[in-house]
Amino acid sequence: MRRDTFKAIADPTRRKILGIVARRSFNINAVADNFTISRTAVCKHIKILTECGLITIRQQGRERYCEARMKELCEVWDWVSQYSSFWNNRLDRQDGYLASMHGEKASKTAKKKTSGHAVAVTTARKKFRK
Amino acid sequence: MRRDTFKAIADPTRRKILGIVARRSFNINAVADNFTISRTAVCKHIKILTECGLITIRQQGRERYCEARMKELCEVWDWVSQYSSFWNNRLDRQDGYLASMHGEKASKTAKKKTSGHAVAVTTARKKFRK
DNA sequence: CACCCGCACAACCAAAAGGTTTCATATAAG
DNA sequence: CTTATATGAAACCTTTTGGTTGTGCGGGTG
Repeated sequence: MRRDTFKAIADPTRRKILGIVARRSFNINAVADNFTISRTAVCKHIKILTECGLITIRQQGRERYCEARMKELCEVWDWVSQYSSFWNNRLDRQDGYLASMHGEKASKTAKKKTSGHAVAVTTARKKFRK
Repeated sequence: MRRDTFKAIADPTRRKILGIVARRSFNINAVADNFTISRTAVCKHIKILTECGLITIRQQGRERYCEARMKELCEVWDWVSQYSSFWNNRLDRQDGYLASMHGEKASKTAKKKTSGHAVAVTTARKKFRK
């Protein structure tokens, strides 16, 4: 089952889980110790995170270690970065970005101009898509 | 009522609404025309977006115009950027992958290894930060 | 004035989300 | 072998979410 990454990080508990696991891997119980809700509930959250690729499970004996796959956050980063010009001091990049918003092929053209952020992200997204 | 921005952008319809309104403001009906769901449903989404500050309403006669406040996405960007190092220069706990994440050959190797994204974004962010 | 138009609000509904308790199973330890 | 541990899965419950239809109100317009 493929889950939506945006939905996955919508829940604060899951964001916290990611924060914990990002540093190093923990088994399920160790993760659950950080919360007041039941282990089963945490387990469900972890399952959701695995279903969108943000976490993978490595079995070791009877324990299962959660390993972060933060690269999956790229999708979110890409989307948010689209609008980064709205809170950063408006720089040159905005033009490049707006240009790349109109039409898909903008990325190719813009790539040579390589005006930075938005362009590279567009390119990246294409590679990223499976 | 203060809403969670992460929850707000979790819904694809709301992300689309933001995308529409980001370019220029539209009244409710104009926004709703982009969807197959009822105007009331769109209206609810817009309300949620206003409740977390992502949209503000400007009344003009009997029409209400939606204006984007993308700056509110900063919170999300900050959170995601926390982990940008995972797809930039550091490891993503992918054994065998992290070895290929260093230096010049990283780009070639990574591209072959289905990743590609990380490297491109690295470039993007470096330029972006400067 | 009479009449559309744009919109909000209320009532209602099905499905999904988030939680709990209970039980089953595989592995480690004694 | 027996017991403790780590975890998954099922059943169940409540709240939230995302949608609908119907009603009403104020603002323009003929």
